[in-house]
Amino acid sequence: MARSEPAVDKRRVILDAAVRVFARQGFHTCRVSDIADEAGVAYGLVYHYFTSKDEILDTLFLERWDVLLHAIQEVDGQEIPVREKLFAIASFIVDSYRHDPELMKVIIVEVTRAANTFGRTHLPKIREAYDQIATIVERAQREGVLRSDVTPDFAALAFYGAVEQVLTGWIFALLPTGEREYEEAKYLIVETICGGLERKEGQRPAAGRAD
Amino acid sequence: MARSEPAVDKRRVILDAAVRVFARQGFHTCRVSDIADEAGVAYGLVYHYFTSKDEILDTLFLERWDVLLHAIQEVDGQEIPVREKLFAIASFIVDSYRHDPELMKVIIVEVTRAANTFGRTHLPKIREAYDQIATIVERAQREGVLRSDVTPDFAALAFYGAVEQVLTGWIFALLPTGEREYEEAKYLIVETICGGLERKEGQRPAAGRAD
Amino acid sequence: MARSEPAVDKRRVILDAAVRVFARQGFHTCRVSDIADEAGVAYGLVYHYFTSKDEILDTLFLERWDVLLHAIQEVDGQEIPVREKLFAIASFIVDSYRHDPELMKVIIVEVTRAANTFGRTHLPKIREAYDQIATIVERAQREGVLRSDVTPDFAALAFYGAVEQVLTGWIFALLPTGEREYEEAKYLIVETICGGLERKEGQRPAAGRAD
Amino acid sequence: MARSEPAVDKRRVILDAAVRVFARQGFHTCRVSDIADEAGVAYGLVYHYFTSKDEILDTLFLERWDVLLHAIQEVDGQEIPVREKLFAIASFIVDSYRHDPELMKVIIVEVTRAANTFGRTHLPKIREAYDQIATIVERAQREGVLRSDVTPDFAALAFYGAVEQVLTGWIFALLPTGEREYEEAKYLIVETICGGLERKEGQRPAAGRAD
DNA sequence: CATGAATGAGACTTCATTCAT
DNA sequence: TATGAATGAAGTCTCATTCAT
Repeated sequence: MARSEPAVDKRRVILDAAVRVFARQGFHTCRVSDIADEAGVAYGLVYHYFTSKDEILDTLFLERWDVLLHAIQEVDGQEIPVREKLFAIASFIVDSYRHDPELMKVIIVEVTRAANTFGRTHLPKIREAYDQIATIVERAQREGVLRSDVTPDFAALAFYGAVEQVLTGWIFALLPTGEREYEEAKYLIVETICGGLERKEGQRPAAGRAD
Repeated sequence: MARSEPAVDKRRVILDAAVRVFARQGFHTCRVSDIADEAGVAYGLVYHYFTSKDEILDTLFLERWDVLLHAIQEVDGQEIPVREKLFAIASFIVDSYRHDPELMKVIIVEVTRAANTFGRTHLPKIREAYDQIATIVERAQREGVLRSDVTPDFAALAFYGAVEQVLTGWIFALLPTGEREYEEAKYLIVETICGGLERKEGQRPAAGRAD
Repeated sequence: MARSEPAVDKRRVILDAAVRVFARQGFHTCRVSDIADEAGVAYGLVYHYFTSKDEILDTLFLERWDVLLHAIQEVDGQEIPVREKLFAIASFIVDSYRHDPELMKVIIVEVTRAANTFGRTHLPKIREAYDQIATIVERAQREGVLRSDVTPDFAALAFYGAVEQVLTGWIFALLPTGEREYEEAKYLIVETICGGLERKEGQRPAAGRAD
Repeated sequence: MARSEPAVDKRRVILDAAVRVFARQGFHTCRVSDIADEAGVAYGLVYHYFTSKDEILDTLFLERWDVLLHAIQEVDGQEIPVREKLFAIASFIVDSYRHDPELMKVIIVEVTRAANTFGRTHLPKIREAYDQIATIVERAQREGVLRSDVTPDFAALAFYGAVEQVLTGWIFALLPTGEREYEEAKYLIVETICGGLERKEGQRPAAGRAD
């Protein structure tokens, strides 16, 4: 019987501890020793599994972002209307936050929005997501479903900007959180970006959504 | 003639130098001595005018953000359609970037997007802008011009998120810059947020804008 | 008529302010600007009258210490018993404290007891006082009034040590202060050093003093 | 054999080096790097064992002062005349100086006499010594051995003042040092404080002491 | 005399990373 | 793997002093 698998994967323990510490204290404010303490391992062991403090955050980001990229890709492969695609993407991100708000806080606050530090490092990776969304938009434009005077790149930026801003709002308590709010947000993001804020003729003044 | 005004306002010289240094190296990466060197003043003089490196960035942000808040307020006071109000606000921010991209880079990248450090500190001030925009949205909803199923807070977030993301795109060269692009962006932001990405019936497939 | 005498002697104003600031914050903790502020004069004026922060304290010490040296000298010139001489010296110091506790706090705490900084600088001057007291002791020993197995130097040190410790006790609230306590202290210092703590035969168990 | 104990206790090495550096240069004048250099360790190791430069001095003082307090306590527990108790205490302090003059210089000059800095911090601890001595005096007064018109607090202050002044005299070369002088001092301190400077009837003019 | 802006050396402390065991 | 002691570079802030007006 294999004895090679340790009872606990210390590397994983350290990564999970890092999420909590980064979320609580912020990447720059916390020390490597804080992570080791939180993980309950010796100082030096962190450097056994990771070459630097940066690499820990990089690892956390890449792990999660790849899941996101795959999710978008999978959504894009489906034969559904563009509105449903964008709804699925918004849903995935919102549900990620609902499921593990600490991890998403770290991804958003310490990487995605930290434009000048990790954001810069991972710009190509972040851009992949933009590009995938832009591709979705572009195809819908060619199909005549989306208007063509808004460039796909711009549309992707606006969509992602809205999603990121909403998550930031939750993280910093500018927006109320809760199951109802998460579901509402998915709908509102898509409605705003696809339908626009303006009331259309024939639209009911306070149109409810059809769940 | 009054001789009371000094030939050069060293405080201003330091602030302007700080903008260049922060934009070039980033707030955390630069040293106070870099600012002093760039300003051509002695190290200690920085601390004669400011109590800390943080206070320099705070000052730059507050100076500029107050101008923005006043601009939004002034826009809100005018008797024009909501779409024009949002266009005016987007224009103001885009023009701010066109006029002084280094300063706006610092405001956006080092403060607004630095969610966990300065962003947190200035959250109340940043929120004022959100709230003013939300108020504009709310009024338009009551007038029946904007749909009411998107909450004003959410709409403000989406609008500001789009603007911020576009500026970030320029700053990090994800989007092309230039006079034409700046003007285009103002239009696209408003079109996307107000009109929505979806092509409406009767809308030309690739509707140009009427300048 | 002479116009040479200014309405206020700024130099004196600065010195008096320095006493209050040194007493309140301590020499090392206070800044030159604190002294200027307390004196109500411009920063630079302090350096017009004094070459350094040190010189201010030096001046305060030397002014006061010379008064003490003259007082001891004058006491020594009188034809009175040694016990009365020491009582007069103790009285002079205690009364100095009563009259201007802030100044004496500065002299004692910042100079006399600051053995490694100003104390070292002014050791020769401080030693003059020891020597004068030693001379008084020596003469009394030759007259057979004081015992000769205690060297004059040692006796002077013990006497001055007791005085300094009592003042330190008042300054740091280890001993109660007040008119009664000041008078009592003069008596107790002399009684302890001259008479000794031991109860002598024929002495009443709780001998009061004859005022 | 246990290998758990390191060959050299670096913490101790740093403390011992600090004594030499503090004694040589003074606490305020020396830099942390001087201590590290003297100890032959890296700069940062000092901060591995101590949170600040202050804490090093605090540690040195408290280590030594606790030894003194225990010594006094032990002396007080013995069934010997008060004069012998005070002699034992003076002996302990004088022998401490003889054994490790650098350490005692640091304790006296940088802490005990630094009334406004460390002295203030450790006043409660210093006071414990005063109080223990005062207790010894008080008991002797009740037994009728010491006069009662000098309060125990005052007597303790005078005794400790004499001891401290003598050590200060040695430290600053106001008094000659040497084996003979150290022994002499123990005797003189007690003679002066207990017996008083005045020649008693029947006392030989230049009474030697019976060793 | 008077002002206060300008200078710049100096020192503490932090903490990521390395390494011997 | 695991430990945590050891390393040392880096940067902020202080403040006495100078100087131009």
